[in-house]
Amino acid sequence: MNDQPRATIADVARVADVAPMTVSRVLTGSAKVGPDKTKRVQNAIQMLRYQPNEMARALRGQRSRSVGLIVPRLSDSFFASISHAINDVAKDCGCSLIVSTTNDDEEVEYSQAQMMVSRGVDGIIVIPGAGLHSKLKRREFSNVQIVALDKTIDDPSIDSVVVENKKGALAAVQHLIGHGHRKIAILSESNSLSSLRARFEGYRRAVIDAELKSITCFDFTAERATQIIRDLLKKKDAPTAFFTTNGPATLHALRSLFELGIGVPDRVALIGFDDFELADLLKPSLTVVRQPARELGRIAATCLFDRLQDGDANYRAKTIVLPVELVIRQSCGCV
Amino acid sequence: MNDQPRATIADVARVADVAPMTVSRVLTGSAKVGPDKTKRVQNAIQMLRYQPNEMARALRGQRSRSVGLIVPRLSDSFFASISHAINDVAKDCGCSLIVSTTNDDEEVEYSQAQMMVSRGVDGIIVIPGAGLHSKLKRREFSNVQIVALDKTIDDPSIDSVVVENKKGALAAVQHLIGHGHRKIAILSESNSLSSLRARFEGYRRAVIDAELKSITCFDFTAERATQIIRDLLKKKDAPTAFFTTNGPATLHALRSLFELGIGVPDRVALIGFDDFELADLLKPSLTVVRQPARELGRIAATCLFDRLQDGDANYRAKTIVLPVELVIRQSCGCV
DNA sequence: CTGTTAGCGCCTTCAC
DNA sequence: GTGAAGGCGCTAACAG
Repeated sequence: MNDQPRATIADVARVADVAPMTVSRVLTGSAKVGPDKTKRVQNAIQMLRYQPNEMARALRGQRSRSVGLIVPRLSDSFFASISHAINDVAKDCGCSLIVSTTNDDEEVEYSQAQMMVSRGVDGIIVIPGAGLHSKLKRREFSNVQIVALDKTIDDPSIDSVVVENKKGALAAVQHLIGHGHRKIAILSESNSLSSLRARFEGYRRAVIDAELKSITCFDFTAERATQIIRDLLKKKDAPTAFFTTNGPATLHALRSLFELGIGVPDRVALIGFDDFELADLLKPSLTVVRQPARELGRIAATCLFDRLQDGDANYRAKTIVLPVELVIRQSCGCV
Repeated sequence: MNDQPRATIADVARVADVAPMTVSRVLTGSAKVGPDKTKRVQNAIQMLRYQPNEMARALRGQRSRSVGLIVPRLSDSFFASISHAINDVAKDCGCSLIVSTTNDDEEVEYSQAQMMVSRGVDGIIVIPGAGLHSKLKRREFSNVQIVALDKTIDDPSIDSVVVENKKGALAAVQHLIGHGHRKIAILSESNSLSSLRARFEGYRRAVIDAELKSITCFDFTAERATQIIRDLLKKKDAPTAFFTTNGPATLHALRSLFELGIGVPDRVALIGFDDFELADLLKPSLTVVRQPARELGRIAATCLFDRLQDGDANYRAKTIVLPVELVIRQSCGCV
C-alpha cells in the first residue's frame, strides 16, 4: 500500500512559506490574513490535498464536532428512520455521528456512552432501551449534552423528545370502544419503558372511563406471542380487540393471528402504536397510531446542536412532545 | 453544569505516586510493572474514574480503533439490518463506528469518507450508492482499508462482499418462466449499480435462454411506478409477470398494483429481489430472493477487522460472494 | 496582520 | 522495572 503520510499544517506552511499559525487562521477564519498569504496558503492546501486532522483539533480545542447516537436496534425500522434523520442533521452541521446499538442491554448503553465521551463527543442522543434507571445521569456525563429520544430519562438536566404517548393510546382504545368493543386487551413487550408505560396509561384511562376491565399483557415477546393470544382467546372473557403498544408487538400479534387463523377485524379488532411500511397494504390494512419518526430525529438533533451552540446560559432541561395521529384503516373494524 | 474536567493520566500518576508512563503501561500492558505499583495505579484509576482519552491515543499512535460506515439510507431496512450487524461486530472488537448516510449522493459519499479519514478511522465499510465511478479509489484513501458492501467498487485493491446477484435473479425469472410466463418485465430503479446490473444480467440470461423478449424498465422510481406499470399493461405485448430488482422497487410495484387494482398473481405474477418483514403476511404472500442481510454485514466487518490485524502482508483484494435463496410463496403463482 | 511559544493527553524511545 | 524527555497535529495566548 502506498503509505504516503498525510500532509500536516506544517507542510502547508512550508510550501506557502508562512507560519503554521497563518495556515490555521486561513483554515478557521479566526483572524484576518493578508490576501497574498491567503492565496499562497490556499494554493498549498490544494497542492498537498491537505485535510486538517480532526483528532488533533479535538484534542486541542473544546469541540470535536462529533456527537454520539445510542439506539437499541438499528434493525428496527422506527429507530432506523430516526437515526437517518439525525444523521442528516448532523451532516448539515458538519458533525460526525458515532453510532452504537445496545440490543437493549443497559450495561452496553452505559459503556458505549463512556466510550463516546472518551472519544470526545460534544453530545449524545440516546434512545433509552433498558430500565428506567439509566446510568447516563451519572456525573461522568456532566460534560456532554445528552438528549433522550422516544423515552425520557428521569433526570432534571436531560432534554427529552417524545410523542404524545398517552394521548395516542387513549385515542386508539377509545376508537375501539367506539366500535362497540367491551373487552380490549393491551399487548406490550414490557412496561418498564417510559414510552410503553405512558401508552398503558392511555389505555387504562380509556378503559376506566368506559367502565371496562383491563386485560393486560406485559411480556408480549416474539416467542410467546402466539401462546399468549391463544390463551387469551380461550378464556371466557376473551378480548374482542387488541391494542399493541409498539411496532414489534404489532408484528408479533399480526403474525400470531395469521398463524392461528383468526380473522381481523371480524373475530378480533387490532390497533397498533407506530405505523410502518406496508401497513396499508395488508389485508386488512392496519389502523395505527402514527408517530412522526423523522421529525423525532430531526428535532432531537436540532435540540442537541442548539444546546451545543448556546453555551449553557441559564440552562433548563425541556421536554418536547410531538403529536401523533390515529390513522384509521381497516383492522379496527372501519370499512 | 458541573464542569469537572476529566482525569488525565497525569492525575492518576500523581494519586498513585508513580510516573505517568507506569500508568500507561498498566493500562496497555505494554510492559511489566511491579505488583505494588500496579495495585496503586488500579486504585487511583478507580478512585478518579479515569478513562483514557481516545483522541490523544489516536493522535499519538497508529490506530484509532474506530471505523467508518457509509450507507445510502438508514431508513432502508436492508441497509439498516446490515448496519446493525456491522455495529455488533465493531462493538465486539472494541471499535467505535462512525456512520454516515449519503442519500445516494456521490459527492457526499466522497466528502464523508474524507471526513472519516480526517477523524483517523482505521477503515471504512461502504455500501456504494451512486455511480460506478466511486471516488473512494483515490489515493487520499490509500492509508485506510476499504471494504465495499452489497455493490462492488471497480478497484483491484478494494475488498468486496456481495451476494449471488446474477444467480438469484436467474432463479427468480426461471421460476416465473416455469409458471408459463412468456412476457416478463424487469423493474429496476436504475441500472448503474453493480448489484442491480448483475441482477439484470441474470434476468437477461434467463430470458435469452428461454428465447423470450426482454421488457425492461430502469427508472422505476416511487413517483413514476404507477404510470410505468399502467403503460406497460396497456401495450399489446403486456407483461404477465414482473421481476423487481430490490426492496424499494418491490414496494413500489406492490403499491402501484394495489392502487391499480391489479390482481396478483392472477393478472400478473411478481417476484422481488430482497426479502422483507411482512412479505409473508401480504395477500398474496410475496415470493422473493432472500439475501442474508446480517451475514453480509457481519462478514464485511469481519473482513475489515481481519485486514486491520494482518498488517498488509502480501495483500490481495478479495471478493466474497454470499448465497441467496429463492423463497417461494404465493405471488409467483405457487399455491 | 503575522509569528512564536506552549500545551492538549498520550505513548514510543531511550536512559537508569 | 521504572522514569524523563519528546512529539503526534493543532490552535489559544501572547508578542511584535
